[in-house]
Amino acid sequence: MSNQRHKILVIEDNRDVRENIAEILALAGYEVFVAEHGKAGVEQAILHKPDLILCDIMMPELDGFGVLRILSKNPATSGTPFIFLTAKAEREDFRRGMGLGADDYITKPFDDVMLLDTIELRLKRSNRLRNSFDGTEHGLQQFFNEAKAQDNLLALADDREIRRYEKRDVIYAEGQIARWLFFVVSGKAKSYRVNDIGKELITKVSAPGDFLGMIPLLRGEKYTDSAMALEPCEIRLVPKEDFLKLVFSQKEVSAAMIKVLARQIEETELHLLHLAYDAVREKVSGVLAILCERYQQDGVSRIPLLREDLASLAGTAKETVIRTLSEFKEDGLIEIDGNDIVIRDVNVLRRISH
Amino acid sequence: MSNQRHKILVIEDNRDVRENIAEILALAGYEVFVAEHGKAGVEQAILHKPDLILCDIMMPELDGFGVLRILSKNPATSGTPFIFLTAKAEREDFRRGMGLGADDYITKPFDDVMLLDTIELRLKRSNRLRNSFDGTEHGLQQFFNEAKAQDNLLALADDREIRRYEKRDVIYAEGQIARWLFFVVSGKAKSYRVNDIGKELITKVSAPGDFLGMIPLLRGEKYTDSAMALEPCEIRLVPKEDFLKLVFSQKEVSAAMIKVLARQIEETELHLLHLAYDAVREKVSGVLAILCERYQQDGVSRIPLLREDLASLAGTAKETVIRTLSEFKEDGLIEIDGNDIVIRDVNVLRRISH
DNA sequence: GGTTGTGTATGACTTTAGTCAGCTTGCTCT
DNA sequence: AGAGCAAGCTGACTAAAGTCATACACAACC
Repeated sequence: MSNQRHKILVIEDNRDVRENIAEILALAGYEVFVAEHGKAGVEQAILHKPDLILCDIMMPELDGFGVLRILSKNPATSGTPFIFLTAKAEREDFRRGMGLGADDYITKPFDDVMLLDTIELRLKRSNRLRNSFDGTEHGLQQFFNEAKAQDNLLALADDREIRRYEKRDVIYAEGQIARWLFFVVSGKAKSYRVNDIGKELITKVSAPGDFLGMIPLLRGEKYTDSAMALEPCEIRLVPKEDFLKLVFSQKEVSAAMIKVLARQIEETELHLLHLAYDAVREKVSGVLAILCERYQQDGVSRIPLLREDLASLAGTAKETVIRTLSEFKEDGLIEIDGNDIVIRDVNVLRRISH
Repeated sequence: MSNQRHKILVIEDNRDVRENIAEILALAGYEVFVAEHGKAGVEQAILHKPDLILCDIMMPELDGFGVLRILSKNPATSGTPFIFLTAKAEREDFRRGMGLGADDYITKPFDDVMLLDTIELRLKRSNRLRNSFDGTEHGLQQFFNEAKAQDNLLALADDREIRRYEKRDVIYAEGQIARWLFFVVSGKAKSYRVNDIGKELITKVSAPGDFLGMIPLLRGEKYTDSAMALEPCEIRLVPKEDFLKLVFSQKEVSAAMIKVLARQIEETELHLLHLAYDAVREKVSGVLAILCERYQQDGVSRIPLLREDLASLAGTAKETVIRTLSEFKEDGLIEIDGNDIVIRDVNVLRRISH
């Protein structure tokens, strides 16, 4: 029985908090390891291969983010559920600013029940995950054509944990290590890159049904771009391992993925051409034409994006976008209702941008 | 024996020429079909599924390029060797302007021996091709890791027909149907896209060891970009079918391909960011830094590109590039020898472009 | 009901890079 | 040798878009 007990590692610099947690967990039947700072935590994690890690964010020497990053890189520990401990005041900041690199977070002070519930939930999820493979792998064998492969990819997102993001919440950020594939259930999100002087270029606006953060998973590296919710979003998290296993072990899925990527390369190159030589009028109309489809509803498109975001999409200054929009309004191409842009006829815009 | 005879279709509007060819081929033991214009040619090709097609370029109604395009789209005829008949005067133009969509071309007037030699060569090649799979497919089974998959991809180019291109020759052009994968043996080539007002953006400079024209093959469509030799090039032609079969039938190769594509997407997106917000100075230095690697030799890089091409790489006007180069020269970052740009220290350039 | 904050709009000015035209250099071809 | 041509370079001018400052609209909040 004793070797079936779950092992939990607690990394926390405050002695009282650390011992308190350790005590609770021990009473609840877990095997507990403790570390009083990040470095020790990493060592312990590698040594004991715990089933779950609780980790404070604010610590001297190596903070929680650093620990997560190091452990994510190590194949032996990258799949371990990771829960952040955060002071109440930090929480808001942390959610907004960093995206959730971890599986969950617990706000200090916490009560015992909440702590145990959260841990149990994560352990259960992680278990289900590990088992899900042996089950599905057989099921996959039946798919032999491409259409099915696509379905397969979509089915990957079924029945996963849903996480909710508020407007402007970070979904993932440049530099973080990729641990999940994100599937947009509702709402819209932007993927963007930031250059040295802080200017932002949006490379994609994702709508329900789209996947986010695929490339870094395929490359097995850190994110080189970031993603943020443009409006309240529901997003399913597919663990990296599930995605990779599906993509690389199934011939048909690999083939489908190759086509998806090839298509994306082509689109991105076309984007390059437009960014390089189009005048602002063309860039802005091109952006509107693309957004038009994504925001279509009952034959009318109502685009509620900030001018700032439009500018990042077009690769121009905010004021320039605003001026161009004013022109379009005067020409009767668009209407502006409140701050939203309303498009009645896309084709004229398409003609401008070619 | 009679059903082993090779079937050849001759499409040629000039009656004398047509009958002359038909006679020669019949004497040589081929089964000959004729068509007096493009449309009839397409019908005959679909009807008789010839082993090889000879086709005039200049014809009323549907010209040779049109016939090739239509037949390339049809899976039943897309693999058929296709030889153009061209008048002597046309030849130069044709090579330079169109790239070689066809397998070969014969210049009129031609002598019988040359005609028969060319046909035999093509039939032999096409045969070898069709057989090569059953042979290699077994051989492929032994490869089970990624490194080998990469080798596998490279091995694909071994022992293929080499075609030589002169400086500024078109390798493939936008709108043509993809029939080959190109592998650069020696020399350098550019891939580029042209916008509506004729401005050119170079997306890649390929050096020996690189493949060209992968994406349209994977997508199974027409080229959406073009490729041109920057200097005399030797390029191996890998038939589409061989490439696709390797990529899609071998799990390990698919996996390698996915990684290659994912990497390319990332690079292209980074390119986007630079094109969007960098000042010319940064763009030009970035371009030089990249070219520097490609043109390295004995620790010194000597870039013999036209200013026009540099401009297309950076996405700016030619004069602007020239001015920026003059600045760099004054600052001692580069030297200009003849028309070539000589780079001693790349790092300074890298620092400018970040 | 005023204060604060966020986002949009517009005006005045500056910077940047594109355009056009002309000049120079070196090479090829007769 | 000199005509013709392609490619590089330079100067003057122009157009385009970015920057900065400010005003305005509207919602949230005490």
